[in-house]
Amino acid sequence: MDAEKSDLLQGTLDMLILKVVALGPIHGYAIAQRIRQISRDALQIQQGSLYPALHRLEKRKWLQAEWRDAESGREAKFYALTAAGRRQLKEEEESWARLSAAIGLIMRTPE
Amino acid sequence: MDAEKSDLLQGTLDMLILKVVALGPIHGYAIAQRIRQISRDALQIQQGSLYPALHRLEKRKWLQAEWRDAESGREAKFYALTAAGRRQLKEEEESWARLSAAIGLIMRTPE
DNA sequence: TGTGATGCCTAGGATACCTACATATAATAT
DNA sequence: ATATTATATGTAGGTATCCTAGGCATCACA
Repeated sequence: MDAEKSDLLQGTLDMLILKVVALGPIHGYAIAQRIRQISRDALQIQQGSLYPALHRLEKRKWLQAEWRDAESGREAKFYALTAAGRRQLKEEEESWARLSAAIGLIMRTPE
Repeated sequence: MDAEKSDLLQGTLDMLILKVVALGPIHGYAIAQRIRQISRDALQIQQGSLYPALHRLEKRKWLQAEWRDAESGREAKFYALTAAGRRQLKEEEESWARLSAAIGLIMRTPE
C-alpha cells in the first residue's frame, strides 16, 4: 500500500549477481552478504528476490550450480559463471554504462 | 517471450519526467522528445510508458496538467511541477545517486 | 532450551514497462 | 487530390521483476 522504494534498481539484480559470481564460485546466501558488504549496506538483496533470480540465471545457463560443503561445514549450493554467463555479464555492463551515462546527461541538464 | 532489454532502467522513468518538467512546463509528447535528444538517443520513452506515467505522476500530485496551445497551434496537455513534485524529484535524485554509486562499487570490484 | 545466524525455498501480490492498437490534426510529398 | 509522415493523446493486455510473508533445517551459543 505504502509504495516504499525498492532496495535496488530494478533490472540490475542479474548483473550484480553475475558480477559477484564472476569473482569466484560462491553460494547464494553469501552472494547477498557480499553485495551488502561491498556496497556498504546500500544494496540489500531480499531472499525472496535472491533465490528466484539464481534459478532464473541457472535456467538461462548463465550460472551452473553444484552442491558442496561451505566453510561452515554445511552443504550449500555453489554457483559458477558459464561462458555464456560471462558474455551476458559483459553485455549487461555495457548496457548499464550506456544507460546510466544517459541518465546522468538528463539529470545534469542545467535549467 | 524474447526478453528484450528495456529502453531504460526500470524505476527511473518518473525521475526523468520530473526532471524534464522541472526545466519548464512542457507537454507529454515533447517530454519524450527532450529525453531522447538530451540523451543522444540512448533513452527512448515509448508512448505506452509515457502517458500512463504522466497520469500516475499527476494522480500523486507531483505534476499538474493544463490544456494549452502548443507551438504547433494544436492543443496539448502541458505539465508543471508542483511543490510536492519538487520534493519528490529531490528524493529520487538522492536515491539514484546512492544506488548508482553502490552499483559502481560492486561493478568496479577487482577480482 | 531457545534464540540467532546460516542456508535453502515458494506463493502471491504489487508495480512498471512494453507491444499493439485506436484516434485525430497538420504539414508535406507525390 | 491523395498518401504519408509527424504531432499529440490515450487504453488494454501481457510479461517480468521484485517484495512480503511465510516455511524448513542445521549449528553455535547462551
